[in-house]
Amino acid sequence: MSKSNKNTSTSSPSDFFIPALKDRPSVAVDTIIFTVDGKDLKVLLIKRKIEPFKGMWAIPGGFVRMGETLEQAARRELFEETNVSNIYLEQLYTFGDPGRDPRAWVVTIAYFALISSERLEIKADTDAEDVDWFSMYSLPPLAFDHDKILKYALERLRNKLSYTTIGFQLLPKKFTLTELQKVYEIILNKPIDKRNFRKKILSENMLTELEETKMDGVHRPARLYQFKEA
Amino acid sequence: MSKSNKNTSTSSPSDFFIPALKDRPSVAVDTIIFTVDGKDLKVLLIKRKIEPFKGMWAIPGGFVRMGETLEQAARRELFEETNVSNIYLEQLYTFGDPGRDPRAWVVTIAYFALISSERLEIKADTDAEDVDWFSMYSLPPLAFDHDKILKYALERLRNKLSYTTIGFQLLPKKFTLTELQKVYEIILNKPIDKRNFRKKILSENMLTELEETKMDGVHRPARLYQFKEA
DNA sequence: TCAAAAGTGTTGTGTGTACACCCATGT
DNA sequence: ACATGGGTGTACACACAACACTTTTGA
Repeated sequence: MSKSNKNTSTSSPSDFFIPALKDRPSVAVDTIIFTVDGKDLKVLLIKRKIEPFKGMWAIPGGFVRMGETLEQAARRELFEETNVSNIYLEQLYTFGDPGRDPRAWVVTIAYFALISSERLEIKADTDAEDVDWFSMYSLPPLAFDHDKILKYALERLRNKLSYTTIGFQLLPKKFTLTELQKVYEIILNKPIDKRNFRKKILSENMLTELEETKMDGVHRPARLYQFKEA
Repeated sequence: MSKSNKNTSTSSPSDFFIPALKDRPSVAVDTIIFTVDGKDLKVLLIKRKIEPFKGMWAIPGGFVRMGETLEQAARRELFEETNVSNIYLEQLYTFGDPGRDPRAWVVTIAYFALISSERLEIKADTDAEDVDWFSMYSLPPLAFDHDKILKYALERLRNKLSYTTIGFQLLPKKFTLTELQKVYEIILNKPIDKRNFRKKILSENMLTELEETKMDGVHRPARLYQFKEA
């Protein structure tokens, strides 16, 4: 084993010559925007006003413009939808099957974003009929292959939750351990033992315990925590 | 929180109108082809015969053709390089920064493939000066952003090794536990305890113990195993 | 004093890690 | 009989899971 027996490799036309303009796909980014609103994991969708899939709901997205990176394109779209910048964003997967968009050949790089509902509420209003939040656990009929994309995004979110600290991205700067636990329970869709959860989270040493507490009912106030930077 | 205050979303031009032909990137797939040859983790690279980066080594790849899926394009390129089909292949990440290819705007979906050196040796010959295997631990200067891509691929390979069964993809159908252990050691680049490794692998119940043994030296023959299907 | 959520420890079980010797073979 | 790699078990540390009661507050 040391060399290939095909010299079609670098010398193949596909490697040398950039495809003719007419043979190029359009390249889009779609961003799955997740938030947790206290009881539910929600995703932002947009109602399509034109064919194909007119009237169905779709993941927000748009075409990448010349001169921008894929992530910049995703952040631009994200800002257009939510008016919020500086959001957790990560590339998910690229979908490019021919025929996934009946109009044309479109390759979509899917990203997913996590945003705290607190940051959203400031900006949200009601003048757009065509944009709404849906529970991940009861989705409307979706355009294109967007059901597949959302399913994949949820899977990735659940996996990452268990071995990273992205959960904090869905909460305000200061939060209680119960709030954090609820985020985990909502995303994983199962109850978690309170003592074990606290033990584990605190043992990771990722949180700063604050002096402040939060009082939101007729009961003992809850200690506030903050995510440790760097 | 319930609706966005921007209606630039679906009604924005970027969502409705497919970009003009001249504003579309070319879309390529690059495939990192890994193999383990007994002592080393190797990757297949191609020497560039033209500018840019003439004379430097690059990950094999090519442009996606109309009508094929991204994975089909990757498998086609893979077959052109190795003459082998039916290989483990998984999408890695998409790289699309403007300027990563100085000629033009090229968005590349990177895949990575695992192939057993046994399958390769059958096909390999020496007539192509421009294709060769390199140790991941001593790479030549690479074209484009290919060093970044390879680094990312190695990271992914190492992670996947610990929570999936992809290691078997790098071995022949029948293999000894020592051979499997060497694959792990080479990829993770650290020694592994023999007894612990065997205990763990066998406890996963993924292997069928065969009656056959393998004799390749002046010592006790090694039992052969096979990966359990489905 | 009551309701409601915050907060707190111990025990068992399973998993990862460290470590050393005998076995089967060909020469 | 010896050199070479194949093959095996036990003890400790640590992580995860199950489980119930006391504390603080406002009404």
